Amino acid sequence: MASEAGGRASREEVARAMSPHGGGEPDMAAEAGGGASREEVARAMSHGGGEPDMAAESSGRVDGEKEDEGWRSYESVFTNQKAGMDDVDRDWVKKVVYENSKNSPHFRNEQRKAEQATRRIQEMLRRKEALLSQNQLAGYDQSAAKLVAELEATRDLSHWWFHVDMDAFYASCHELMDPTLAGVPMAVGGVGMISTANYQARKYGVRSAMPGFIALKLCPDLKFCPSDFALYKTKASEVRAILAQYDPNFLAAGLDESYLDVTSCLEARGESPDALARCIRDHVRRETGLTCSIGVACNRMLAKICSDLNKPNGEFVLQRSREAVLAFTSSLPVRKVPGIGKVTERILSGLGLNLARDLVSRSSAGLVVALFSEKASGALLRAGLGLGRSGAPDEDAGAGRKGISVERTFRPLRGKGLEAKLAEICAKLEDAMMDKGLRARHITVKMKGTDFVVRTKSKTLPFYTNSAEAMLQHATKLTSFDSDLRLIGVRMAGFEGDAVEQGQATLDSLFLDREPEEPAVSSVGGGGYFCETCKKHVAETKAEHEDWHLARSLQREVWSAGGLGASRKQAALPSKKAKCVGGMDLFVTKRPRKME
DNA sequence: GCGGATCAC
DNA sequence: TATGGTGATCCGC
Ligand SMILES: Nc1ccn([C@H]2C[C@H](O)[C@@H](COP(=O)(O)OP(=O)(O)OP(=O)(O)O)O2)c(=O)n1
Ligand SMILES: [Mg+2]
Ligand SMILES: [Mg+2]
Repeated sequence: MASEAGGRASREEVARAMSPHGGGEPDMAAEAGGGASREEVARAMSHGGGEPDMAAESSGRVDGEKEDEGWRSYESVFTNQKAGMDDVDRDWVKKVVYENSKNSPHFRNEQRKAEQATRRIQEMLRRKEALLSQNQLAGYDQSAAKLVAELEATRDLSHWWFHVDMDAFYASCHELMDPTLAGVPMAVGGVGMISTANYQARKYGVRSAMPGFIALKLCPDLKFCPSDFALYKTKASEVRAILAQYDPNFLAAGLDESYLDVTSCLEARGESPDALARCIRDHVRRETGLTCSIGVACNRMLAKICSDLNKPNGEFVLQRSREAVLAFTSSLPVRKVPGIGKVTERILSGLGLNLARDLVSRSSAGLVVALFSEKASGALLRAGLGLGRSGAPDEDAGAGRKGISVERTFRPLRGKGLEAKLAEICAKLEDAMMDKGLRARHITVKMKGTDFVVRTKSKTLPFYTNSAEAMLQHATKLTSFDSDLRLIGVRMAGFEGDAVEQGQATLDSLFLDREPEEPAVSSVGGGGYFCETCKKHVAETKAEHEDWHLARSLQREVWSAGGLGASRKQAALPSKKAKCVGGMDLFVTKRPRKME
């Protein structure tokens, strides 16, 4: 996606049932031939030839021919629940995706990863059995009970949080520019990859991160819009300007979603959360022409889950009581919890934990604590209790970006051709880093082979840099040029002035090497000088060169004052302090923990 | 400090 | 024919 820095999110939805508030207007969804018919199945799946390839049901198989049932077990990311997918024939989608993927290197790599996850799950189950057979779970049950009690004591029901998430954001932006698009199934991206799709296209199973050529099999009439980030950024700031009126300290998490603490706003207006959510949605739609959905709850995690329940153009209010929250997690599939993805869902499922509330049940909380790392189990228990961040975002944490990277996919290359790609990438990275006034010393090269296997190679430099030359020199040493790659990328992290380095700053400055000086290239006359930001010798005079830096910055965005030399530039507050912090928690990675 | 894996948009 | 780009975190070693 775009520059906006970290944020979490996930869509997915819980049983749409319980919702007290439905989407507003009748809206889209109405006409536009819903879904695809059975007969289209064969067409979508037949490669080239005109074989009948009859639908699965047809029992009259010809002689020894065996039906390929592989699709049943192919759980691609495209078949899980997602806003706009209720009426989709999931088995049909699964089958079409499978049939159009199965012989590709990409597919084989997915299979490899899935098998790896399976091994991990089995290892976990093995450890569970070991614990059971040795009757060691009792101790964990006890410590889990204590942990749960401690967590429960932190429950904070005093805030009202809104999570505002734009509907089919990129696609809606294009529909705004060309209203004729609004009536037809449309996706943003191209035959290679789709960023998102409007809700008409979603009826066919078309969705984010799906290759366009597969989407075309699902929906032959699908129209594509090439992406236009400038457009999305413009619309995003329009939306944020509105949201800031309801909470000047709102948190932006990516271009299309924000968290608002409206506790005091509600107080001041003497309004109900329902009414305010409605008001904000109307306001956004009136001024931008875009629809959004809002989730309302006492903390950010729950609000985020709720914003998906009545998408598109809807809202969901989770009442602010312990009972309501626990009832909610009791029917909440773990997959809906932000941070629990495909793999973690499989792991939990293997343990018989399917609903969030299961994670804290008397019978399994101990298991969670026993099998997962301290961080992971803490996060899982919190999810089960419906606890999340509800206070002001940490001033300190997530204060800024921690890395910056550029990567590109291309027709498989090696040798000289690959060297050229690497050079291009380093040039782009230099651009981006100079724009932001960043220099860093951890360099990582990312390589993806034609088999889609990803490898990274990294090292720490003895100096900070953002010069394309320096980065290229070291990236080259980290890269394998002797086999075909389909992607290469470079990431820089460990920024000058970052926390890790704060206390050490003076010491570092004494011990860190200087980047090897440039051979003082001729340059014209006498005018050149050594620019600290570029970390290289430039031909212009100092004044000229600094002007150039200035112009360069202004061209792209407005920066706050004080940007002398290499100091880190600050975005000139879009609305207030829209810090793009990932408000969630530290979920992710739940690996087997060392016993004891 | 490094490399792999997972997750989110 | 054909499966993206950016950023973050966590864990084991
Ligand atoms: N794998 C992804 C997921 C999303 N996006 C982009 C396109 C989306 O428009 C935008 C916002 O992501 P959402 O998950 O909020 O999805 P949408 O806004 O498109 O749809 P929804 O109505 O489900 O929120 O981010 C992307 O480029 N790649
Ligand atoms: Mg959205
Ligand atoms: Mg979103």
